[in-house]
Amino acid sequence: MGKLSMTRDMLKPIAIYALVLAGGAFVLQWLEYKYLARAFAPEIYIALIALGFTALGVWVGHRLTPKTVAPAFERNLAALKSLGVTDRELGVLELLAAGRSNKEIARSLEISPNTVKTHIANLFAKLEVERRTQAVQKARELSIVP
Amino acid sequence: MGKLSMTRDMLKPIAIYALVLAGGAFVLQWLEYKYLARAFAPEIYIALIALGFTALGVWVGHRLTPKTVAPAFERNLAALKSLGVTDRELGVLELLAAGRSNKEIARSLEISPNTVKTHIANLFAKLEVERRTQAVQKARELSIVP
DNA sequence: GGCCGTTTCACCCTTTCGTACGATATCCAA
DNA sequence: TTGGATATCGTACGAAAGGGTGAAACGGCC
Repeated sequence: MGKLSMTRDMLKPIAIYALVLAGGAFVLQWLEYKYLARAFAPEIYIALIALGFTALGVWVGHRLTPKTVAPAFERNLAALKSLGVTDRELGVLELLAAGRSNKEIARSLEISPNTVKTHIANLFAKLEVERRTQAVQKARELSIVP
Repeated sequence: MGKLSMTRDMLKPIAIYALVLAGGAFVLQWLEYKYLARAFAPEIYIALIALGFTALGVWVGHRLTPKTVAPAFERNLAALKSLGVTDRELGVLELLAAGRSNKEIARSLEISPNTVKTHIANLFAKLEVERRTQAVQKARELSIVP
């Protein structure tokens, strides 16, 4: 359910829209009532008012809806499992995607650089790539890393 | 200006909402008219109708606004300029971000691998990085590449 | 003409990366 | 207890990548 979640910076435009609509409401109502009240039955007239302001509201609601949805990265655990990527390899992959060198990754994880190379080689095989830049790209596509 | 751009898959929900609102309009109008018409002046009554349906419209408009905005990558030309990244360097950067090797980039652009290395070295200096994975990361942050 | 930015290329050297082996240790389930 | 998955580390070698420097060619601009 897409709730109308209010944020502080939405209040100002809302107030502006509210004022515009309130003002417009009275003007339209008073002016058009004079001409339409006699031409249509009250039910028809009110229905027109309702539809008109509904349309206006749709537009306003559309404008108020934030365009940029929060990133909200969710790791694709299914992909990880189907590829057979282990926890340790995932840890290496994250540092890899962060632009770290093998030596830095080794220091971070407190393991030998040789072990890092082993993990990365296994990752390459599982991701079906042969370069670390490609590995990062593919991992991103698969939502394994942000 | 955020236009209410219509897409084919928005038409069905719109039709549903329209029917709901139209039906609700007549019911509400007929029922409440009986009770409120005598309690308030017509102007007040109509204003209430207008405000109520505006609120309803706002909610509908909010619901109709697509949550997931299209990717719509827009290159940050300002960043490119402020960093002094040239057109050629940008071309190299794109292939770099695609996971290509220097040799592949050279073939794609029909230039010498040495030239590619020069461009990449210049890119590293301008992006203030020292590894291609970091360059890709930074370029992405700056919206230079998707 | 002379200057500047851009693009191109070359050479040398060091470091990093990637690959291909093998090896050991642990843990857990069959 | 045997086997498989995982994690660890090693060696060795070739391939990329990266750093430093220099330079030629081109076009635009003053």
